[in-house]
Formats: sequence, structure tokens, C-alpha cells
Amino acid sequence: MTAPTTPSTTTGRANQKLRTRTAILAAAVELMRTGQDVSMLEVAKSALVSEATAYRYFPDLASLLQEAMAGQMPTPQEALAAVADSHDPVERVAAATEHLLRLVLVYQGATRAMIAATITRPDTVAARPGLRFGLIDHALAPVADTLGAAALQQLKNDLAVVVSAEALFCLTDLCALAPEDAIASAVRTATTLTRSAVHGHTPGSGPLI
Amino acid sequence: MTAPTTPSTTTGRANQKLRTRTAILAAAVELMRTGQDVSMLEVAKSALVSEATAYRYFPDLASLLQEAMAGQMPTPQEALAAVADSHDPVERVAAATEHLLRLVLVYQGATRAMIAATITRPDTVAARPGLRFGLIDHALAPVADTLGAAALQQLKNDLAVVVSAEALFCLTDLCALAPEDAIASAVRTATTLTRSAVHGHTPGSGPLI
DNA sequence: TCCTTTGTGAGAGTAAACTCTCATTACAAT
DNA sequence: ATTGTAATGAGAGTTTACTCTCACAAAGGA
Repeated sequence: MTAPTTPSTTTGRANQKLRTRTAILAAAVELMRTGQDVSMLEVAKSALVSEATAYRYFPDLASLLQEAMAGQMPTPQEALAAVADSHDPVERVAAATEHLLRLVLVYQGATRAMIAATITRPDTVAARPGLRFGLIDHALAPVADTLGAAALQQLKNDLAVVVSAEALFCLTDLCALAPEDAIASAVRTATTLTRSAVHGHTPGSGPLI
Repeated sequence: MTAPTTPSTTTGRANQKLRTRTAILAAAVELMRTGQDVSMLEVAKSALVSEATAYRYFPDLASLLQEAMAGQMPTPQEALAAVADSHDPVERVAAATEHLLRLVLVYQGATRAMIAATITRPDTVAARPGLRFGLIDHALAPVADTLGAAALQQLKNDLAVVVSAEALFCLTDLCALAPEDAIASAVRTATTLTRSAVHGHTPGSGPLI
């Protein structure tokens, strides 16, 4: 309750907290790189921190992994740099899909752990913005106002389902597709949906692919 | 190694095993009906069977839930009875999608437990045929040979991603759609994909929806 | 009837996600 | 330098999925 004299100087405790948080995140990223499953205890030990402390900074494993993964992920702008000049939403969505799915593939273990942890706790998910949405929005930016609001929202919902780790795992685990084939298939699906929403059913009005 | 005298008469042990197995499945179905989460121990206790025995009959919770759910599920023919006379794949796929997603919604707790259990063990999934595939195949039966093999396979992959519990949970949990809206959205997505595959980009050739 | 086979139960044990409490340590203001 | 507060560590406890072992009991054949 006592007003601190110098609230913004060092605030050592804040620095300490930041250091701890960063260490935990860094350890998580390191473990995630392997693609193996990641547990909270492993991360804590690797960060030279007790498990209790790890839970003090991140309410659950999914939050930690999500933030660690988000930190590794380029911004939508960076991710779609290759198609930055393109105004073709189909091309942009294809790039976004491939980008996200390749990332998921690399951090497969962590992503699977994240899904497993969140699927049974739908309430805890709402707080976290999925990685996919920023990517989808950015990919669709060129047509954000040329498309009707309803059509745009539907397309975003369509893509939220397809441009996702769940879609990738569905294709690899259930359809038994090889990773590369799964990505290719998802890209085609996303492409089809986007083309259908943008071109409607009038071919020839859009750019040639 | 001794040849049994009467191998096919009563075979009491086989009957006993079947009774136990049936009791476990029945208990699982009963618990699943509530939509709540289901644990192996709960099912075992409810079936008046030890947990060890439950694991003897089903290698893991996911197997048990999957089989219990499959037993509750009507056959693809029954599920698509309403559109049995229709040869329009778009209409049939829409019905299949809505049917599956409504079932998932009812058995939401068990389905989430299933996904959580299988997502981290991709290898154990391959043995189990997903419920969606029979439905998708049946819905696409009318166009199975009019469509090219590659196009058909791609459409099946498209639909495997969309006609799924994962898609429903993605829409409700991440996109924050109400259950009914989520189903409607997924049906539209599946419809779009099917129409796109069947009609190509030449509108007017198919029946009016 | 006896005996072997086998289904079953009970319980311990492991792993991992959490949760909680209590003691300790270290920082930082006074 | 002292002292209070905040960060941390250690560890126990809970839940659930699963595994393993051992002992019991019932079923069926001899």
C-alpha cells in the first residue's frame, strides 16, 4: 500500500520476474524444437526453475506452449512476405496455409500436447487468440471490403477449420497421408474455399492462377 | 493343445467374455449420454467390473469410447435415409455433415476425451476407422464414378477435415460460435467444397438448392 | 470329483497435469 | 544494515490414464 518512490527505475522484482518468465519460455522453445512431447516438469527443470514456479507464470501447459510457439512465429506480414505484392486472396491463403502447417509440423509434439490439453477445457481456450486468425485475416486483407460481410465471415470460418493443426493431424493420422501430402491437400482445400468465396461461381473474373 | 470335444456348443467362457464386454460398452454408452467427461474408472465401476478388466477388453479409453459411440451410431444408410432418393452429392453431404456434427454435440464429453487421448498417440488411431469416412463415402456414392479418381480423393480429404468433431470444436471453442451456428457453418463449408468439386466452375449444370 | 485353465479383482506403481501449503531466500526500501 | 515483502523451492496431495503382478474363483474337461 506504500507508494514506491521510484516505480520505474529498476523495479528489480519486475526484472527478476521477467527474467524467470523469459527463461521458462526459452526452455519451452528449446524442448519444442525437437518435436517431442513437452511436459511442464521437463520445461521447469530445463529452465532451472521449480515446477511450482512454472505454474505461477503460466496457468497451464497449453498457455506456456501457445506463448512459446507464438514467440517463434513470424508475424503475419513476415510469414506472407513472399506474396506481399499479390492481391490474389487465393494465392495468399495458399501461402498462409502452407506456412502455418509447416510450423505445426515442426512443433508437432508441442502442438499435439496443446490440443490435448485444451480440447477438454473449452473455456480456457477463449482467452488465447489462435495463431491462425491473424494469418487468415492478413491473407484475406485485399478482399476484406470487396467481399460481403457475411461471405467474408463464412470464409473465415471455413479457413479456421482448414488452416489448422487439427486439419493437419486429421489428414496425417486418420487419412494416413504423408506430411507433405497432408499439407498439399490442406492447401488445395483452403484454395478451393477461397476461390469459391471470391470468384463465386463466375470463373474468369479473377486473376489467372 | 488338446482338441476340444465340443468346440461350438456353449463355450461358456466365450459367453462370459461377451457378457462382460457388452456390460462395459453399455455402461460407457450410459455415461456418454450425459455429455459429461467419461473416465475408464467410472465406466468400470458403473459396469460392476474392475478397472483392470475394462483395460483387458479395451486397450485404452479411446477404443472403448469409439466402439461405444459407433454402436450408437446409425449406419450411413440410416443416417442418410432422408436423402436416400437424392442423387445430388451436395444435398447428401450437407445431410451427412449435419448428422455427424449433431451426434458429436450430444456425445461431446466423450468425443473430447477421445480426441485428447488419440491426438498424442497418432499410432493407435490408424487401427480405428473414423465414423466420418463411412458417412462421407455413402454421401458421395452417387458421384463415385462420375468424378475423376483424383478429384474424388481430394474431395474426400476435404470433407474428412470438415465433417469432423475437430471442425465443430474449432468453430465453437476458437471461433466462439454457438453450437447451432457452428453446425450451420460447417455444413456450408462442406457444401461449398462438394459443389466446387462436382460442378467444377460451371454453375447451372446441377440441381437448384 | 478333481484339476487345470482362465476370467477376474485388488492393489501397487508410474507418469503427468495441476493445486496447495509452508519454509526459505533474496531483493529493496528505509 | 535491518526488515518486510515478494519470489521461489520443496514436497505432499489429487486425478486420470495406464501397466503389472499376484491371488482368487469359477468354468469345463478328465
